[in-house]
Amino acid sequence: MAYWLVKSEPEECGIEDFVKKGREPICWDGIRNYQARNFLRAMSVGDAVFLYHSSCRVIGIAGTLEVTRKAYPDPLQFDSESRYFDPASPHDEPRWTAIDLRLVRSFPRIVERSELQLMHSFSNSALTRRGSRLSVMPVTEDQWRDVLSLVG
DNA sequence: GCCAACGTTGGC
DNA sequence: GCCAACGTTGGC
Repeated sequence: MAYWLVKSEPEECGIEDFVKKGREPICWDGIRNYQARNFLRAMSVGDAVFLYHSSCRVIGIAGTLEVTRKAYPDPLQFDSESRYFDPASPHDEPRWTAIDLRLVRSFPRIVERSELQLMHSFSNSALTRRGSRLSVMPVTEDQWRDVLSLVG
């Protein structure tokens, strides 16, 4: 089992959306960056995922999710009505990937970015590095444990 | 709202 | 294939 982190704006799809769904999965689509896509493709069913809230008032990790379906073609790339439509994506070899995620745990509080920045395990991380825009990334066991230790 | 950091695009 | 221009992400 591997550990990952995905970023999202909470108004777009945040921890509350997962809470509302209960144990039902949500399709994680709209990723349009090759490095992030490649990480999606490396995920396996059962992998554990931090949900990180970005571009909002309280920035940080809001809870944990679980991969319930491995990489499949992102349907939005073929939807001409979608902002994620990609007319250049070949139907026989779709460029963009989605996965399904469901809620495991909503933390009692957000583990804030300022706290992550103080952790040794997050120094040099693509998450805390200034200017980094990667929205899907692997998480080390140390990072996983350090975050969980703050929320019990 | 500002702007740094990147990724992508397109002219050459 | 280079690189300037441009657009977007996302913290501050």
